Amino acid sequence: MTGGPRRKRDSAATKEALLQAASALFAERGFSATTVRDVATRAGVNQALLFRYFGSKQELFAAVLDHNSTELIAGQPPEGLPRRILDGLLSADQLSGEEHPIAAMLRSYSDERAAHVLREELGARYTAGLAELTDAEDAELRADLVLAWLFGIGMVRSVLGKSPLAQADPDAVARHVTRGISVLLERTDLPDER
Amino acid sequence: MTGGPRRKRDSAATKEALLQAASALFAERGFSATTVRDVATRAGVNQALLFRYFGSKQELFAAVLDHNSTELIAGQPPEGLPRRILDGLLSADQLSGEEHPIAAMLRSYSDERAAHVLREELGARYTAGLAELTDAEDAELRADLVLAWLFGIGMVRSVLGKSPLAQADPDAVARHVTRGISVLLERTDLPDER
DNA sequence: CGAAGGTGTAAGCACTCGCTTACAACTAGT
DNA sequence: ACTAGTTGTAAGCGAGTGCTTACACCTTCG
Repeated sequence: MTGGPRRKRDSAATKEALLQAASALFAERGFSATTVRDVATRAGVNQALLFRYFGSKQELFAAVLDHNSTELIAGQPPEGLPRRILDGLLSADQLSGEEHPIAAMLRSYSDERAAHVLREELGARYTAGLAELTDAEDAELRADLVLAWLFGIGMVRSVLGKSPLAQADPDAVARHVTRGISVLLERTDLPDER
Repeated sequence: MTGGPRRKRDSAATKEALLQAASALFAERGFSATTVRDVATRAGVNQALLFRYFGSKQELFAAVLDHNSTELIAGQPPEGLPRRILDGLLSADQLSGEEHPIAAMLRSYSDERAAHVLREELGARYTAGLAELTDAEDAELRADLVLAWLFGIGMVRSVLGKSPLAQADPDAVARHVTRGISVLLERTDLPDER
């Protein structure tokens, strides 16, 4: 998996390898089921280095979330955000290997240390992005409800693997969800104004 | 907390005490963060008895889910099910103590042993109940999407505790969700039939 | 009564966890 | 070449995990 013969005395590369390994493992198993020994082994690195560079397992998790959500959100138009999350969630599961970055959140939120990191990350990035999609007064609440739905779908489909949702055609799911979201984001707080 | 002076040699009462303690702790902390020692201590019982009566931690979890979902679903009309779940989720959090039975699922699903128990329990009971609320062809898929939304809300609000959803007025949330659900359950697979 | 079996308890086994420590190996500056 | 500082490693600490075992207690029935 690693190209070179053996990495030697390159702190930047070591840090990056740890970050990559941690990202994959947190997405596959979640925060608490991932051990620092696993991460270090997957990165081909001694586990003591993990603590040298990241301080603790929790800080490593925060670094992974920050890295990944920057990739998914920053520099992309917010209109496509729900669809981008949904597509990732609907395609990444089932078949092997690659896990959506959001899977790391879905599998980790029930650990209090991970949840603390998540609250900040989600509020600052995802809710803020989704709230731009409506001009209703309670935009942020609606954004949270959208986020909750997407997360719930990821939870039931990708993590729990429950049928029929887990086996359903991605297009069919996307059609239902897109319709639901647009209804949810429609302005209703001013009942009749026209 | 326990009324009597000391329970003595009553296997049925011991089993019930373990079930109650486990139900509360699984809801508060989830499957993997709950230890068998905690359960036994809370029940006022030696932990070896837990294994005598339930065999393993996983079987204890299954027994708790079965016990609780019977209470929530059986003998109740399915029309009220989404609302009943939602109300529980929206009221139980925040203030102290009492946790919704569903919280045990929300906090446990990312553990593979718990997930296995959950898939069966959810499919057989919750999805089946919700699917009765629509006559669309893909009733069960829609039911799963409703379930996913309710679970997502519970996850973001009650477990994660993320604002603004966690602090939002229950009625406001219920209004949004009820509207979304009814749209989601409307028949759309036959585009124009009237 | 006295054996039998259900019920409760203390102790501990074998293992894993996050994290630390003591030390070796390498590189860079002078 | 010699020192100083950075990078890497092996070993292990202390705490906690699910689960088991050996044994004491109490009740019941022949």
